[in-house]
Formats: sequence, structure tokens, C-alpha cells
Amino acid sequence: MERLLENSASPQIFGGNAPQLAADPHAYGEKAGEGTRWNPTQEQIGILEMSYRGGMRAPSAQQIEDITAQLSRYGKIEVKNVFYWFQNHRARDRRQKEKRRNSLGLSHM
Amino acid sequence: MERLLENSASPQIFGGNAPQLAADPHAYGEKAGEGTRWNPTQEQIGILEMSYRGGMRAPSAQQIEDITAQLSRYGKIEVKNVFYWFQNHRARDRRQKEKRRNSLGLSHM
DNA sequence: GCAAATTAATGATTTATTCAAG
DNA sequence: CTTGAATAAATCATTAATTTGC
Repeated sequence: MERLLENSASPQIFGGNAPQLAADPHAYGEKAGEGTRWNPTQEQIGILEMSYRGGMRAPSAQQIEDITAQLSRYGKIEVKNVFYWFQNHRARDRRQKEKRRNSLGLSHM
Repeated sequence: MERLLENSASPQIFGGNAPQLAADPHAYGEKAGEGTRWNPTQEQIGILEMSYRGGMRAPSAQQIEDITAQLSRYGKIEVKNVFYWFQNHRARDRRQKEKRRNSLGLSHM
């Protein structure tokens, strides 16, 4: 499906060099260690969630870099992974809340 | 903060009798079977937001009346509710946007 | 127990918006 | 009115959990 990726959903935070990742199922394992998506460790997830619960929602470029540096202690990670993590977490958190809100009886009348 | 509400924020749209609307937080709900504020249903919110996203920002008196008529299908509502909804929604959007902008330089470590 | 098959989570991309420069 | 900057929403794609048949 060749995503081709024109890097649109990211500010100048990670410089615009979008990674060209392997859409081809055969492409893993052999080569240059590239093409697999970031797979966060438990420590990384823990730190990210603590930050989020502590109120961090849309960290600045600087904050993202700091977090990335901290997380890289526990495994390979890039700035864009942290950026995406917050984006996805916000969106999914919000969707859960909406769901909850709807499930409370608000539909009478 | 004494707003006292000189009906400055409302055009001739609802007949000059600006609803007296409680600048005072305590003023709702207590009185004679009237006075509870509008509590929009999910359908009403959905329609309003669709209108807003469709580009409607400061609807004319006629447009407001049309919308009110449409929304009244889903629950009790008045023209002033619609007028205020747009006013508040514009302001809220603007504020959220500002906040996001600020968060780029903001750090609160 | 163990993989293949299926489903659930979640990382990464694309699309549609927003406000407000110009 | 048009465009720049920056998402958030929606979607796509891949990985992990799990279910299932042996």
C-alpha cells in the first residue's frame, strides 16, 4: 500500500525528515534494522503515562526532546515517537471520555 | 466583576428584552418553576457544531430563528440560547487556540 | 503445549479544521 | 480572501494478545 508519507501532521518538531517505512511485509529482519515501528518498553510507557497524568498534554518541542532523552535510557526511541504518543493518547483519552459521557443518561426528552 | 449585563452583547435579535440573564451564578434554577437554564441535548449540540464547522460563526437573526426552530424538535430551546451558544463557542475556540499557541513556548516543569 | 487464525491495541499517516498573518 | 502553522479527527497498518484446533 505504499504510504509514501508526505509528512504533514508534524510541526517543525522533528525536522521534516519522515522515515519512509517499510510497507512491504518481506522487508523486516534482514536489513539495516529499520522499518519496524517503535515498540515501547514498560518503563517508557510508565514514564509517558506519569507525565500525562501529571498534566502534560501537548508538550513543546523542548519538552519532547527532554522526554525522548529520558526514555532513550530504556530503549531505542525518537522524538517523533514521543510526539505521536502524545497525539494518540490525547485523542484516545478524549474518545473514552466522550463515550463515558454518552453512556450517562443524557438522552431523555 | 459585577457584570450587570447591559445587554451589550446582544443585537436586536431577541427583541431588545435581553434575557436578564444571570450574570450572577446564583440566579439560576431557584425560582418559580422557571429559570432553569437551557440544557442542550446531544442532538442539539451535534447540529450546532455541524453548523459551526460548516462555517457559521455569527448567524443573522433569521438564521438563528431557523436553527432554533430546527433544534426545538429535540427539546425546549429559545432564540437566545442559540445566540449565546455561538457567542460562547467562538470565544471558547479562540481561547483554546491561544492556549495551544502558548504551550509551544511554555514550560512548567 | 504450540502455532495458525483471529481480534484488540496502538503506532504512524492522511485529512479537515482552526485562528489569524499577509 | 488566501495562506501559514498547528493540530485533532479519522483512518491505515502493524504489532501484541487471545482464541482455536490439533
